[in-house]
Amino acid sequence: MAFAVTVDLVLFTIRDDRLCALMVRRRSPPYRGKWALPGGFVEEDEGLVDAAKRELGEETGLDDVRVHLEQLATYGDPGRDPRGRIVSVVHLAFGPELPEPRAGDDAAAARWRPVDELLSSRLAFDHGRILTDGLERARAKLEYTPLATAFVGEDFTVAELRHVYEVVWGTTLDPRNFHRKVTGSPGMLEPTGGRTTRNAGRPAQLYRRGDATLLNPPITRAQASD
Amino acid sequence: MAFAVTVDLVLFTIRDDRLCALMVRRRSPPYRGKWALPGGFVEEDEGLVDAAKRELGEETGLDDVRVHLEQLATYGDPGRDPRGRIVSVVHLAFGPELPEPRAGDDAAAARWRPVDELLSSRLAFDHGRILTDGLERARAKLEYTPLATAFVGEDFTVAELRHVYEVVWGTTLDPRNFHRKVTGSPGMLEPTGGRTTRNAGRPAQLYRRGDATLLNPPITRAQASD
DNA sequence: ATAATAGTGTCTCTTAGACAATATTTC
DNA sequence: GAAATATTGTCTAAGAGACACTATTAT
Repeated sequence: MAFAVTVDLVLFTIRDDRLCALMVRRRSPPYRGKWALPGGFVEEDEGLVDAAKRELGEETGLDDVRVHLEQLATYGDPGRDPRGRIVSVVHLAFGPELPEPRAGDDAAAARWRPVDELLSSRLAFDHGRILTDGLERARAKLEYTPLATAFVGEDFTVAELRHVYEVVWGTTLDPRNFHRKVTGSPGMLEPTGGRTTRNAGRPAQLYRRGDATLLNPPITRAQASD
Repeated sequence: MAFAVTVDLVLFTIRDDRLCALMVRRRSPPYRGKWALPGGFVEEDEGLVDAAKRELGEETGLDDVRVHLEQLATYGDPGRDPRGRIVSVVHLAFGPELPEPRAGDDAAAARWRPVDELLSSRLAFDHGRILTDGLERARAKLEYTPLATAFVGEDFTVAELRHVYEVVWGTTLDPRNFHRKVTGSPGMLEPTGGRTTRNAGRPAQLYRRGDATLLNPPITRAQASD
């Protein structure tokens, strides 16, 4: 009745207009050569969230102020890892565009991989299922929380935020209706006063994340066209 | 790096117009005399869900066809149990009104306790926090899933279903608007054709749970008056 | 000027919530 | 009939989505 406990990480970011997850390539059996979620054993006297933060730091060099982190679920069926009984407390993390990770120390190459490609390939262990669960959680939370702000920089435009929704949901949103909804959702956005000219066209207002934790009214998903 | 893994249960039901949880009274230290969530160790070669079902059966004699069961979250900070490092995978369950449980074998008295009383008292371990998390999850899921049907019998009336919402949310709902919403939510209810006269007044139609897993449109919480 | 992007206004349709009215039972 | 509960209908206000229009920049 003694179990090994690990913390694995589903870490999402947006790169090149695609939703990507950080994955490591296994270089020893089982599942040698397959992609797996980053993770590791929880240490003695280490909390679960602390372990997740440590993993996050080891993989990306980022601390958790820039990255939203929450528990996803725990996977612990016997047989999910042929080496023994391993209970995995999986955490879900969202970050702005991050640099390509340095090749890991113990693990093999760590890389950002597009989620759609991952889901149509075979991953190590039960990580395909975990990734699916994480994706669904992310999609749902965009609707009723300001989670999308975790994918962009500290100061961002409404268009950048809309882009997050479009990429994660895989839909197209009307820029005008989206603008009205998102600026009308109290506590979601805080204008910084600044403007930007990152692209051509009229400069956009810059915003910061507001202090709301729940969106009311929500940004509904059915708005999709396409 | 070897951890003990338990499965604890937040089991909700409605008794006497109150939301109640099944609790056991500890009869040995630590937290002797305090109320705690029912639970136990996961066995070798036993899945997490299987362990939760086994616990449920041991405590209530019910199998899981009559009870909705889902994973809530995992609590595993060091120090949460003075006896050692214990990682607890907590499951959330909802059932119709159940008989008073037989006094447990190993544990002390098992009893249904009103949730509001529990939350204003000191529970064993971190179970107060866990109960709070479970309550919030239950309240949220009433909005967008047919979860309320798990609290009533197999055949039920709209009024019985409304009562579930009122008790769990602690609000009052307009019977007329509620009726329109719930019967208009596709896939939530299936008319059985039967009628009932459990109370005075005009007999009510009987329904069964439909096959929807997501409510669209949802039964919104802000409808509350009072 | 033209292209490009940002932001506002307007219209229609659906839904939420307040509340009136009707239906069907028990006592 | 009176009381109680079930069910339907009506009205108003708010939000969603379609889409025209104006604003401000680069080239």
